[in-house]
Amino acid sequence: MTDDHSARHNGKSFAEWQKDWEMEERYNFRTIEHKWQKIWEDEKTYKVEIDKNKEKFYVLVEFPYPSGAGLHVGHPRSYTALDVVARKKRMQGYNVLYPMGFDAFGLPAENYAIKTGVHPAVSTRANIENFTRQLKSIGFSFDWDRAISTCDPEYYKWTQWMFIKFFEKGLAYKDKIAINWCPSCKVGLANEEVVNGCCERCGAEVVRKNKEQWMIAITKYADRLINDLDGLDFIDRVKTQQINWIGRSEGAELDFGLTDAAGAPLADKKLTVYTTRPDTAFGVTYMVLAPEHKYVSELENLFENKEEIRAYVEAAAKKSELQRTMDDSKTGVELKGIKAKNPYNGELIPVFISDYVLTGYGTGAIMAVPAHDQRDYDFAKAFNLPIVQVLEGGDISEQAWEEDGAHVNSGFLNGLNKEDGMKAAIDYAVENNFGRAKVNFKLRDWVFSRQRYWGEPIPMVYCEHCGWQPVPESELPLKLPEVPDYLPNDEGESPLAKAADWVNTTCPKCGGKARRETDVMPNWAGSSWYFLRYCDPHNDKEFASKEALDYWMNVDWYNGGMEHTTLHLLYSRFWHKFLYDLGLVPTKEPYNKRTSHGMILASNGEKMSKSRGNVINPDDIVSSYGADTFRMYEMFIGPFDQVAMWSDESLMGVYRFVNKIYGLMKKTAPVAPSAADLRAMHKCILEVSERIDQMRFNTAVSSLMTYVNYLSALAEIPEELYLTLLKLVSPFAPHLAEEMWARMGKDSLIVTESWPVGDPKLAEENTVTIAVQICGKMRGTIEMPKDAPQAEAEAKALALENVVRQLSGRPVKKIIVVPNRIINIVA
RNA sequence: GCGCUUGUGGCGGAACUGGUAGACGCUGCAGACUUAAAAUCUGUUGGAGGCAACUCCGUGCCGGUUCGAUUCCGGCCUAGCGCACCA
Repeated sequence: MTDDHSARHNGKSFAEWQKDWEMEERYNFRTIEHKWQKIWEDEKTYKVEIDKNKEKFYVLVEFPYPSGAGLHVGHPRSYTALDVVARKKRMQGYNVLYPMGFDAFGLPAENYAIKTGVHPAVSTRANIENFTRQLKSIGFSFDWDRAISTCDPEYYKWTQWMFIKFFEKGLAYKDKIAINWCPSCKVGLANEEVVNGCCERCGAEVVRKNKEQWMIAITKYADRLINDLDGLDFIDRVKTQQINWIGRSEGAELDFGLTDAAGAPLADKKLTVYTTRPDTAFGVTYMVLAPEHKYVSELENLFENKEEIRAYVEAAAKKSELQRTMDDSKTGVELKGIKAKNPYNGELIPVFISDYVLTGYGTGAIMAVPAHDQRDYDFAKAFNLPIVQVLEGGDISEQAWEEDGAHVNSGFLNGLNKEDGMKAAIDYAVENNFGRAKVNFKLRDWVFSRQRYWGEPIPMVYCEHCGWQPVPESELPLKLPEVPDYLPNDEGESPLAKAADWVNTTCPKCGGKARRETDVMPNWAGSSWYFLRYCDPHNDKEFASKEALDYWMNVDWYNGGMEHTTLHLLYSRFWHKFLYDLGLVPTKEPYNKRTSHGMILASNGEKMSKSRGNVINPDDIVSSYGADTFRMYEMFIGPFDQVAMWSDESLMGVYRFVNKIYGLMKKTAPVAPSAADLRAMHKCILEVSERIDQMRFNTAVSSLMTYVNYLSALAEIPEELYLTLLKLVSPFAPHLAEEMWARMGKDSLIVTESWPVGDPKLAEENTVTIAVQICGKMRGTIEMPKDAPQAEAEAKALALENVVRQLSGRPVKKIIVVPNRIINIVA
């Protein structure tokens, strides 16, 4: 803290300021904003420490990827909104943690390096500096001492440490799975790097390729990720989107025996399928395997049409993801030489392969019930297979009947409804030892390997003798090595494979020759636990101390984009639960409340993008109108959770409003407020407080405008009214509020002042305007003292000239009264 | 196809648990100040009719519940986002 507080008001008295007014035509936001940003920085105004005497409040916004383009106007929308929340909470006496950092690993820096040769660490550092400068220029109340960056070895040391925990607990494993492969870039792509089935970078169509990948078993947590949403204050669409994404379904696994063409059973060969409708098993007329199913190669010797099958499998593998999902016509090949035996009715049915069956879901094989599944129906029609109706309803000659109906043609299930049929079918399967109830999820395990450079090295070593071994904790962080270039090689190996000195190492277990893993982690890794690091960012012994976690966790309010709902938000909830299971964090969920902001579009409703040339740079707005106007406008632009369109005209309106607040000071005077003055003030306090809590920032600003309009109309503004205005404005326009607070002769910082408390009694009007309706149609209004006797109000309403004319002698049937609001005469 | 969200003046948007639709801001129009313009200030601004008092219409469309519906219910339509052959 500086000792000379008078520096804040430049040593001038209030009277001197008022005299100087004529000199200052217009509010000089540049000087004012620089001045206060420097004071906040010098005094570390927003630095927080654990203080057990105060209740904590942890406000979090998603940290940005520091791109070369800098901030766009979308970022500050949520940063400002939560800054408003943080500032208000601080003034309400909470110990507020509002941190910021950088999600700094990622593709753009690496692509930039491939193009220019500039090391990603260098360009990233420059970008972080630029972002920091921009964020500071907008006046956010972040505790900059806690800033972190995921690409900092001191940070990713712990990301790697946690990966090893996943490995130790058996949740990180290596598996050969089909990944998205760009044949032109010769690189594996993450799902999020595939746009409409094409490579995001070069536009080539993406194909599937089997590759060994590190996987993390998020599916083990699927049930808990759904169930634990229950107690959380997340906006509904986030909850439903996560639930749909996890995609829990209940059904059964059924084993179908396999036979050769003559019907002789193949020993030990069972075809297991997953179905949500085991009760329709009497309608099964054929089976389908995914082309990648293990039996396709395992049983090859039995097939009579080997060539045809091989050709189909190859074609399916070559098919792009795009072709495979877009093309809903059904193709396939029968596996001639084998049959399946339906365990419910003993029928022998043909077995096909087709790419409409997915390898990653269920068992990669289905029992086809063409009468009651449209996809099976289409396939049956294409291959001329029988269609047996087992549920009543619909017209099977036209299309599949996918609704419910009583069971028919179904042996012991006949006549049962869906619920009873399901139970009977599963019971029968269990008794006869060919099936079991089974819950399935759409959620897949998390593909955790990227054949890239700019990410956290996966801290694993492969030894011929000992298999995969984690790097010892004492060797963490395992730092990224220098490489000659950042391009992946022809086998699709990560650029790290080129750093031979780094790759060749010794086995931590046996000391023999070993090779390091050369894939790196996805950029979702570092962001999965960053909110924990903010609690204790400089700790070099632990990722965060127990004391810090106990005090600061959970995040009380977390805001971020809807696009992260099924990625970052889900991953981080999972990651946190894993740490909870290890006893490393105190809570089973990380975030108490989750909200989401809408995007900001260009004024014509288009997305802002470099190629369209319609991007608005916050720097320009800040330098032309000031940070306070920019912040206030971003809050006023529209409902926070919905898309909004940028408008220069509306920005001007807010600029005028901010100037008005500045200009009002010269009308302040040491006079006592009237009852009407207090009413306006308390109304504003109540509205602004409530609307900030409810995330309705646009109407909070409206309330401030209404109050300012009231003050403008006064000849003299009682000081109390203006000082209260400054406090209410301070979360939105902190620089101006501090400046005017100082000019009003205050030595304190307004951020350390207490938030005003509204008194509903004082905010109440003492006369009310009551609408008078006849049969619900407005016919006039009457002025009454608040809570006047009902009879008086009714009499006055009935006496209204227009009411008498409209009624024209009709008898009044009844009168409905809503006290202080409405008198509705039913005639 | 499935899930979610949205639809209100010339524009962005208000309206609490069903109770005076259009707060607040922008734009437009008229006026004040100015030699003039900018800036600022004042008034006005959903549509139609009327000198006026007032009246009629009006919250995507059709219907329903209600004394009363932007709000609740049923059925459609539009736009946006997400997922997508999930058995």
